[in-house]
Amino acid sequence: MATQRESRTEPRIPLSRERVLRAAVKIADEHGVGSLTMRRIAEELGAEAMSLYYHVGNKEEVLDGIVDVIAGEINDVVDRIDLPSKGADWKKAVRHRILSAREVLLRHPWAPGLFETRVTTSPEVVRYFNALLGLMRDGGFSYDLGHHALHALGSRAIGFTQELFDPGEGAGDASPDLLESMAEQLPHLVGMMLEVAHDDPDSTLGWCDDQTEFEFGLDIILDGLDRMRDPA
Amino acid sequence: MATQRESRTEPRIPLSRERVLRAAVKIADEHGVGSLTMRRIAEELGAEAMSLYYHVGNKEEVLDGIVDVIAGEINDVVDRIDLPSKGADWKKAVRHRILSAREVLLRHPWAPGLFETRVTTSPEVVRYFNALLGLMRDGGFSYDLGHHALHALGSRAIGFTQELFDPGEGAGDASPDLLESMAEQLPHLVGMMLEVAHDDPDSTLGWCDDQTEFEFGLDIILDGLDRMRDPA
DNA sequence: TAAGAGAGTCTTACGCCGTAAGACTGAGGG
DNA sequence: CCCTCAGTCTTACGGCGTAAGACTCTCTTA
Repeated sequence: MATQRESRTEPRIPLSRERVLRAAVKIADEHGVGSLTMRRIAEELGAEAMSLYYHVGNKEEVLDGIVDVIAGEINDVVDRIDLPSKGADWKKAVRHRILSAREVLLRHPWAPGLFETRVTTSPEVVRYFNALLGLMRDGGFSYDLGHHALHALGSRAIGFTQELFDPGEGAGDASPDLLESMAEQLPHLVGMMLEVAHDDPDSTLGWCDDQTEFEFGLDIILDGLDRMRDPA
Repeated sequence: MATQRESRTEPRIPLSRERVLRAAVKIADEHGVGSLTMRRIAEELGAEAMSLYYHVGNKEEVLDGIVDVIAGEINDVVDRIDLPSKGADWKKAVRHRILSAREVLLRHPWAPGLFETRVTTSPEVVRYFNALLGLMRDGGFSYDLGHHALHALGSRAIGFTQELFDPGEGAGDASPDLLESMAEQLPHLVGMMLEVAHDDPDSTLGWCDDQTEFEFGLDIILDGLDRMRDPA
């Protein structure tokens, strides 16, 4: 009986699929994708968890949705790029597009991991790949080579790689004694770590995706493709 | 009071970290990594969930553990390879090693996805990379180039790529009408799909990792690296 | 042989999670 | 004035990882 009307200072903005997704992205940005729960999203919106289900089918749809949101953000950025891509220019255009996509992902470090778990393909991602393929076509790629190219680039096409192993990890803080004992088992890696101590904790996507190494690998692939295309 | 002694036909094999991990791998192989729960593992072993915690710290440790088991299986296979790797032979040796690793992963399709979520590096994975780097050293790689090479290969070094988008998806079963309507929005992708209908549902790792495309991308990278090494 | 000490296992319970079922509410139309 | 119904909330269920601590063997030593 005493259910006093909740203070009407807040006129209650109605929920919507878009508000749900934006709240989800905000939580992922601030607390990581691991703390993304239906209850948490609802809390962010001042609502109850079950109310979200009127606007999204289930949590999987939320995850698909925020991937699409991020891919849309990427498209917003790369669509503004206006660079020639005819003939030999294709490489510069593709490279720039990919590195721009990467910049967006650097603002959402949780996104790459999520991208890779999606089994349905986001429309915005498809749109991104279509445009990228268009640049390659301008550069003289056959459909067949373009197809190979997309596979060869893999997730690099949209700006990230997820590596299994960071050869530089702890190169700085490992004690010489520890290194020596490791050297017996892992001579090559220890030798490498001693020589190339790359301590660039910034510009990291995922847990060991370094900008320099990203561009190195990208350029190997782009150069390889360039040799195979039909010069226009 | 009536707690009859459980039929002693089964002498009860004691649990162990190894038995826990082997059971976990079995469940992942048979039902996917998604249905891997502590209770399910215990059931597989005829024990209770909490009993597992005497042998492993927590579930995360189980996941780390089975990654290590699979990487160990890979090492068992590739350690048996005996191929020259001096000078120009490095490429054949590395290529063979990587494709052998891939064969192991093809038997555990859930593994790549799990590999990519691990934040701690499995000792067996480290051992694998050390050996791979050794082959490159034999081929005349500086530590610096070897370092770049491991980054450039990324997960490809251990036999898989996880792609974001399968350009060939539904190329076979899409209706002409649908394709035509898509063609307006996605001219390049539709053009490509019409030309390269690659329906190879076998030999797939993850959800769209095709053997042919894997080797194509791998060879681009290996060839690129070959041009940069110091010929011995 | 009896007592004590661990190692290993199990019971119980807690607080999360996603979400099914269905009750409520409030604005707009007859 | 009441009905409709889109949108929201309440309640509840089963499953998850795992904390706390009770139990049960087996082995050691007296």
